[in-house]
Amino acid sequence: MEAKKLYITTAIPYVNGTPHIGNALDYLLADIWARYQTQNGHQVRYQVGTDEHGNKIAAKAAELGIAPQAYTDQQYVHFKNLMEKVGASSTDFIRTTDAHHVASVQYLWQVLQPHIYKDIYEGWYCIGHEAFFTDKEVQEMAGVCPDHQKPFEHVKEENYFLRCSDFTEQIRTAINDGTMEIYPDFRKKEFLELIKDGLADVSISRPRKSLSWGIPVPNDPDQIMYVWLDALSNYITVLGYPDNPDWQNYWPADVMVIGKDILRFHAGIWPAMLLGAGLALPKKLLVHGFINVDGAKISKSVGNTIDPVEVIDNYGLDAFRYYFSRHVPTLEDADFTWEKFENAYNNELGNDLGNLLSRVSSMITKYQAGVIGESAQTEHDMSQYHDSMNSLQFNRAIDEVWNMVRSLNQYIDNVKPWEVAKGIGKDPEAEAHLSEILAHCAGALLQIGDLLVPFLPTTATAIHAQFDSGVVKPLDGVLFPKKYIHTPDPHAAK
RNA sequence: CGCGGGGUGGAGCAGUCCGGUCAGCUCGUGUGGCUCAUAACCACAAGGUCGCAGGUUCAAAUCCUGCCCCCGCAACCA
Repeated sequence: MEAKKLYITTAIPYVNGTPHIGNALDYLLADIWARYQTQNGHQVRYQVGTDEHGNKIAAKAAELGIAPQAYTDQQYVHFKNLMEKVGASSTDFIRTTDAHHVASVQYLWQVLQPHIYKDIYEGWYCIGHEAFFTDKEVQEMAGVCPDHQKPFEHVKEENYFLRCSDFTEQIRTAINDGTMEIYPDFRKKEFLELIKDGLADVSISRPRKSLSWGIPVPNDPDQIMYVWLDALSNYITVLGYPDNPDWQNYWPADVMVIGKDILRFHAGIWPAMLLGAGLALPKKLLVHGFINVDGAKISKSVGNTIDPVEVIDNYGLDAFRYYFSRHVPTLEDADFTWEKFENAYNNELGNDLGNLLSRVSSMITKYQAGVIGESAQTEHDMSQYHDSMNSLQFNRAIDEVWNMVRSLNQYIDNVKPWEVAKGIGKDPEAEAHLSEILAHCAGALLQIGDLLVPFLPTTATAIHAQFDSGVVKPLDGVLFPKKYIHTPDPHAAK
């Protein structure tokens, strides 16, 4: 297969806050794809980063009595830690305060000049949202933002606007003909519906007096760029745009991973920016859903947040990756409960896979002094797995791996190696037969290990280490030991 | 009539495009088997008016009509 240069991106979180499970999901999905493509011999660039400009950052920094940059310097680390924690094999990390990014965005602005115009913006502004609201909305809320408990300010100011409306037709066509695919299909429909009256022009700057912490507009010292232009550009500036020509090897992105809440920006404003700058559109937008906890939306005020770090520290990295790749459907919303999580951990990882590895290792050790015999390699049909991976339905792909795990457990019970072992010494063919059976088991586990590389890298390595050399080492403990932190231990003494 | 998704055994889902081979899968529950293994694994069983009501058809979870309910978006708490 020809090695291709591929590029996958994740949304960059706003550093005003702590990382949450949704960020972790972004990194995980992108990572699964990146590892899968790398395994298939492609060269992958995988971008992550942090969004660090805006009034909320400035306000928070002022509250703490430090400079905005000092504040983001201490905040971005939390996100970087999370990426490492979930095992993200990212190749590029960007902060929107990076000098290169700042300069590149200013360059991009100039390229976009023909599609930028200045206009008066008049409306109601909420500092908490960093957004404008219509007269009607403000009336309904009686002039006070319910989320932030602050009155809306009436503002009349000069802003620069990006003429997204120039590109409505091109974008619609690209979405419809698959030049820029939106996965899943229902999100595509949702978005097309949203823009049926055309894309609205968007404000892309604000006067410095209203927005101090951001990238200055070139040639207009009084204006600062508004968040989206700054943040969205990261996907190309991180590649080196415009000065490092290598960016052209990786743009357009093959997959952009985003949450359903930001589809409109990534399918509307961002493509308009790209088209305006004469750049290609990304090939696919992978839109994932949200994670609910105990059936309810995650909310800090309700206090039902799930800390990905806690999950990983208690159960291990692969347990985390397993649950969020298999039990969280890639394209839809999902529910997390500790009970579901722990059941999946104990039953599926422990009993199905971990125990399978134990029983096979044990038999090879016990019956053959650890030596794995020769076996005709029977290739399991993997088309379902690969189809699912290619259509970005990772949960279905890993389901397929579990079908193999189950089949292998069934196989062992059918052929009963322990019975065959009893025949050694009596039946002249027993030894060869047993060797063949166990070699088949080891081979199947190795194959399972290969398929798990994108999902459970640690486990895949462990399986490989166990069988790869042809000699099984005595097991050093077990994979996925039982844990009963959130569910009752069924074997506990009464 | 704003837009979208969904309602299938106790739970979570597949199947719906192309009607029959469909009522399926995983978990849970029960019974049995086995002993290589993490009190695991394997087999079998119980359990469903496929949201409701009409219609089309020899035949509907699947197609048509109407209705009810849940969720999401619109409305950057992700």
